[in-house]
Amino acid sequence: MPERQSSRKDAVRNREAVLAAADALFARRESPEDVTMADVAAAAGVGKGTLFRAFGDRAGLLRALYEARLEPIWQAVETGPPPLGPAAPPHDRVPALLDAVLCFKLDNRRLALALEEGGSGSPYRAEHYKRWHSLLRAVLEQIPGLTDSDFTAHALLAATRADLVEHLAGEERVPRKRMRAQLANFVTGVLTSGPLQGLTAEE
Amino acid sequence: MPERQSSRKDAVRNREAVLAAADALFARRESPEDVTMADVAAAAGVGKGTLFRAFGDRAGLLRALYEARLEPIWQAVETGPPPLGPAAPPHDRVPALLDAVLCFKLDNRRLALALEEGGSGSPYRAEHYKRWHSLLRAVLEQIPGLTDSDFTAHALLAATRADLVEHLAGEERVPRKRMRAQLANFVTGVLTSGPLQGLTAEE
DNA sequence: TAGAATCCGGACCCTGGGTCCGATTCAACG
DNA sequence: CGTTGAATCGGACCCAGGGTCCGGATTCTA
Repeated sequence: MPERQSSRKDAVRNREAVLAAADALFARRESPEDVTMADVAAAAGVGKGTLFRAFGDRAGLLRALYEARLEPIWQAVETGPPPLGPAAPPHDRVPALLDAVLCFKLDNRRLALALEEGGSGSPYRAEHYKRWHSLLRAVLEQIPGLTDSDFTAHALLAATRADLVEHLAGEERVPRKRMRAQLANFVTGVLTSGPLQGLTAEE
Repeated sequence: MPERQSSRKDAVRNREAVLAAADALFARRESPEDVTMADVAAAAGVGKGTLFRAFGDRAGLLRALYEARLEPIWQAVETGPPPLGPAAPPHDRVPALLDAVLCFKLDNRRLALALEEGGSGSPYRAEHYKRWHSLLRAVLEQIPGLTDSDFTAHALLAATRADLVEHLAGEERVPRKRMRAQLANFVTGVLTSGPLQGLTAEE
């Protein structure tokens, strides 16, 4: 309910200011949980009341940031060219989708982390997760010989969880390239499993 | 550092009382985050000071509970009979290990949830995670034709994350049996992927 | 049983998300 | 422009909950 656009220009100006400030803070600070709402408000030159009226709560702010960043990727996925776009054959599109998710999380580590683990309930209730999941599920369903596409979609997405990505990139210093390769390898492994692929590959 | 055993009997009695009370509370309450430390202390008939001295902090308490529950499973894994024990061939052991993890999380949903998502840092720094991961990694390494066993171990374990399990079991009402089957299917899929399996299966 | 070491427990502190309401700014209208 | 009512601002305030402190009770040792 606090998602309404306001007609007043100070309101929209402040909204932008908050978004920008939060963005900067999450980029700068080490851990997402030591970016407090008070920090954001102060950095934006705005009172806490304004902040909370504009975004409802912390999760709302995170969501707004996240979705703004995600927007271009959704464009590419829904109306873009292959391999991300809908015209791509499932075998190519699934790895492309997961690679996109991975890259997104690599580019927005702190933010994704804050949104996925911040106490605001399980990430599986989030709208954007459902979106990815149902898309992935639908694409998987078009691959013959694959069962349980619902679970498979969950399991594949789980391999790109923000805290795992953060751990690999931050703690274990796995370079971006290698990580993408590993994920791609894993994904194609899942897609080309079972007796069907074995047979078709042989003939 | 507050993990030392005490020689005084009131200390150990209280420690047990706290453990039992916490166990009961986590089993009863809906969500793990509305079991507060004060609740636990009260339920155990103990002051908060006692509670914190015995376990250091909330994460310490969770860890103690978790590891107590995990103990028998580790027994089975390290010295038990196949398919969980070390004598099992890798192809059987990997699914068995993941199935054990899944069942454990199904049986201890609230607790696992509290430990994995509770703000106490990423779950990937936890000792028990490293233990599972390095074991799984080692077993995967014995499977010919599989590369990136480090990442693969992470990815497979990610499919058993507590909040995913909770979501599937709680929200989507997936029955235990079905979930185990889906995971098993997914795991064997990962194991039997690639050209090698196709070839050996054909000959 | 005295003395010291340890432990108990609940009052207390502090951080951080979220609310409230008087003051202020805005947009529409005369 | 000046007025006016409504929407917004912003920082003081509230509250929950994790974590600390220390006077007093309990337990071990000699």
